Amino acid sequence: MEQKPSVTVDIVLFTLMGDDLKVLLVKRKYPPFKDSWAIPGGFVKIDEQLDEAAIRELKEETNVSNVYLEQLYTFGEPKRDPRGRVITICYVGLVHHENFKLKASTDASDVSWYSAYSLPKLAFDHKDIIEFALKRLRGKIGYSNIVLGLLPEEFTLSELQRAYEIILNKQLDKRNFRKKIFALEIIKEVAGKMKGKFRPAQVYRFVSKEIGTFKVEFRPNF
Amino acid sequence: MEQKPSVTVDIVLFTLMGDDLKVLLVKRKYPPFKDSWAIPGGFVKIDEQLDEAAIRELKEETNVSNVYLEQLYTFGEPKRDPRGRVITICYVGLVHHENFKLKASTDASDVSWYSAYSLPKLAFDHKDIIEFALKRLRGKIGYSNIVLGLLPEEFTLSELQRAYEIILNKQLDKRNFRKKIFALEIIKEVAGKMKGKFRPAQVYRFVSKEIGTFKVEFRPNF
DNA sequence: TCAAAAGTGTTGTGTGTACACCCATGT
DNA sequence: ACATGGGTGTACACACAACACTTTTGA
Repeated sequence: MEQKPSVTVDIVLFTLMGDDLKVLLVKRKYPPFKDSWAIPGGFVKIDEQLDEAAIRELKEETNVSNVYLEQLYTFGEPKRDPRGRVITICYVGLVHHENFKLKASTDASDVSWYSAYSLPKLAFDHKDIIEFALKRLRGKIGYSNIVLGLLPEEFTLSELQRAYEIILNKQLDKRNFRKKIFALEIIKEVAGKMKGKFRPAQVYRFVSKEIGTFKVEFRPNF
Repeated sequence: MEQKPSVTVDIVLFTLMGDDLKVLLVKRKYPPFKDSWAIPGGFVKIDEQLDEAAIRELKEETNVSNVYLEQLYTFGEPKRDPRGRVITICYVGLVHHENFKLKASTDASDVSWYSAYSLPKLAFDHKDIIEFALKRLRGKIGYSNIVLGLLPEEFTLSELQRAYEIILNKQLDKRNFRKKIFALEIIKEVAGKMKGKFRPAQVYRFVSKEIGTFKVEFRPNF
């Protein structure tokens, strides 16, 4: 029997904070790449579903739970890990930055959110992986309600639009944005206004709590 | 050190034959699923790129080479293989059904093309994998020149349209189809006419030999 | 001359895009 | 009263969808 590769899962977890798209990184406590930042992940157990492994690793390494996850791509370059052959099945995750407190595990000396638009030096091929994940997110935003993973249950149209703008890194026209979103019928008004310093805004929710693709294409070129 | 899963690659290879979309299957010579049909694939070697493994397995098991391949998805259900934990990284492949001769390897008692629209009973979770692959193909046909993997270098517009129709399983309007294809500027006329029994047809080629996505969306609802 | 596939335009409908002003509130 | 973000409509250009007849060839 020939030798087997090791198999890991790694997770690119996005969230929105302020006007920025953030990625969750952990600081490695042990070699290789000791003290470098990396995306969270770890070995798949022998009897564990791949997505369960991703959920478990996220929880263990960073204390983050309750996340939308989807499989991204499998990276298997023979030399991507100096310790030997490691094939990694990568996931994209989305959360509304919220209730949980980040907490570094025993494997990590630190955990933190970093801007997806200005990343530190990263371990392994993790930079490529994050770029791949960002492409996926940008792609799917155009034909699915995937943003719901990044927003709270209730939100205003301006918040929704800001989410699109941050992810696409592009300004959108307010009137056209609203017209399209309504035409897609993916959100609905709920009673109540969001109060801020200025005029209160109508509150909305997604019609569905599940992430799925539209029947109708939506490519915002506003 | 905990026990490691095994890692395989499997390939869903499509081709067009007559008016049908075909998938390449091999008949298993050994248990588990002895005498069932399955998609070609096998174990990844310890120092081998994933896509090289896919190319190698295709060649070894079926004698098919010179194929467009892209990674599809990784299936890792702990019980998907009765022998133990096997994680499989699946690929979609496209070929123009052409020069090579199918040839069963030592592991397979037979190799054959089957209609993607009426498959036999398949080993493991291979039915799910093929359905997944077909969805990918249908999706990508709308925003990439991926059909070029299924066609010869030179072809007529009717052949191109038939390829779309077979994959989408839907009739398209000839005039609208031509208008859109020309607008996309992905094919160019070449000198020469294709002669058949009837009126000869203009011959075309793809502008690019590489598969890539359009700048412009193309969703044929003709 | 007939059978079969190749080739060709127009019109109505809907969607994308550009663009500017008034409204409601808290300070 | 003013600063700030919330909220609204219209016109033009372009893409999509529906639709039928003529042309070219081999047999």
